[in-house]
Amino acid sequence: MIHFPAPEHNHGSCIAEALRTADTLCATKGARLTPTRRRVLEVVWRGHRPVGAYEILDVLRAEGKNAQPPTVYRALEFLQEQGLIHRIALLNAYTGCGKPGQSHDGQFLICTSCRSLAEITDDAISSAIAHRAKTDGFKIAHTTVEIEGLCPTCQSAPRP
Amino acid sequence: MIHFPAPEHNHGSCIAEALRTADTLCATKGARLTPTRRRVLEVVWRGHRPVGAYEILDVLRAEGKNAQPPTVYRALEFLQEQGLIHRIALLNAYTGCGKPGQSHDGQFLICTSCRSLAEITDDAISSAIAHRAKTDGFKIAHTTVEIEGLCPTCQSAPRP
DNA sequence: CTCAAGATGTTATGTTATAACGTAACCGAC
DNA sequence: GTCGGTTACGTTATAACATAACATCTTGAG
Repeated sequence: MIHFPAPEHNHGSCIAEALRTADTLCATKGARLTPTRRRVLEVVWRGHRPVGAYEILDVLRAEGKNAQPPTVYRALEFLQEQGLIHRIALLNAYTGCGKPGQSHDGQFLICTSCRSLAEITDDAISSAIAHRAKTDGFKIAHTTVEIEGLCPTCQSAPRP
Repeated sequence: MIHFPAPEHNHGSCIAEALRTADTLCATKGARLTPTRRRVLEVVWRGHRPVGAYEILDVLRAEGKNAQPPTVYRALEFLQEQGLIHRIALLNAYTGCGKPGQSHDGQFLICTSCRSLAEITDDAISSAIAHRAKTDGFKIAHTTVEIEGLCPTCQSAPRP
């Protein structure tokens, strides 16, 4: 199973598909994917690496939007509520959700060398966490699993 | 196994023990647990809830130390290197390590109601993560597992 | 004692996120 | 169509978290 996409993959279609899915999903739920929100989602999907809020802000401003931080944070909040993006706590950054539609917590592999990121969905991890919480009488609302290290590519071609 | 300590437990002895352990550990390694570093560790251990860097700063200043942010962050960095504290990414806050000495990644249960925190060490979770990383050819450097929800106490006595 | 490494002081600034309040757009009820 | 509530957005300001850069002091090995 490939998690870290090849550098040369057709990313345009990734973005297009993500946006199409988002349109459908929001239409179904009656949520309003406004132009600003849609544009923010598009920027988040620009690459397979997390994007900071102020980076998004810069993009909007470069387009003459005169946006302020709350503009971006509100859009990000909406997109998270809709399950379209995830926040990466370790990086204070945001990334497109690979499996939107079903509300779920993300699990992430973060390469500290090339800064790329892969979302995984591992049932063994999830159920180990669920089991432990149950044992302790803890009622889970949300889980954060973020794994830092070296992706396969960076292990074989280490940086100088 | 009790993870969330009872409110009335003798916390003074928790702190005392943590400091004693830290003294021993640093002495063994030849690391210098200077007065500032030791004081910061003490403040981190004040309660079973994570403490923010600027909260620590306020405490130092209240003692007439005229400290600046770097003072605190340097101490926190040192304490993390020695495995005496953990950083909670979700909260941008710090907590005393329950099992100092052996370098390890923390796993945390965070109560969103009373803001208390419990460190756990669950081998099933760890090995599920290790297994998955191996499958994907990912070399782990560090893992973050932070579980938000309601602790047993807050489930039975919910806030108004 | 001296020097080099390590620790701390100090100033300034960078980065991430939210509070608070006003305005505009949307949309169903009438 | 227009009223009125809800939702989204604009705007200003500031809170909260973190580090860069350089000066000074402390400490301990030789």
